[in-house]
Amino acid sequence: MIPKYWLMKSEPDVYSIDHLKKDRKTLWTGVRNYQARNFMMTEMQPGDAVIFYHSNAEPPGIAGFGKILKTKQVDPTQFDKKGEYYDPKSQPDSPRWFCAEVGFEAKAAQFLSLEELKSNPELKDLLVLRKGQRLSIQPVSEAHFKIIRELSGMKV
DNA sequence: GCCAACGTTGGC
DNA sequence: GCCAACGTTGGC
Repeated sequence: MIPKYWLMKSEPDVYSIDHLKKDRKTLWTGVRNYQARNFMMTEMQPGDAVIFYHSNAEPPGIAGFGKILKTKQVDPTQFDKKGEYYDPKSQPDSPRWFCAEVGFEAKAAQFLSLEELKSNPELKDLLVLRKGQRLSIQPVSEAHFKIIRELSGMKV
């Protein structure tokens, strides 16, 4: 199996790398975008590497690393009538939204800000740097992953 | 708080 | 199936 690499965005006010460190693992619930859902349903494999990105943060950037533990998990928040992720069109016998379970690996030895990512010419094609790129889960190439690991002060 | 970019919705 | 209106994302 070819290892794959993903960048997953989270707003640290909602769920940060420190939350994941404490929880050790989490269900990546609340994704309501079909492209991102499809990654978690069909593209991801257990063991894939995760780059944990803090969006809507001061500063935004890469805060840590994780691993995909499970894929194709039914997102329970779609059935929670009182929750903000409730989807009235989804039925328990044919759920619409699926998620992955993400395990904690490490906090970045050095936080890697969006500004630093942008300033590195080797990362110029990284999707998260593309203007208007709002997708909350993005595939990352092996080459980019290795560069990001090094810049974060991690063993590759 | 602003706003560009993009995804979704719904009238036709 | 088109596309205008609307809602959301997320950097700044």
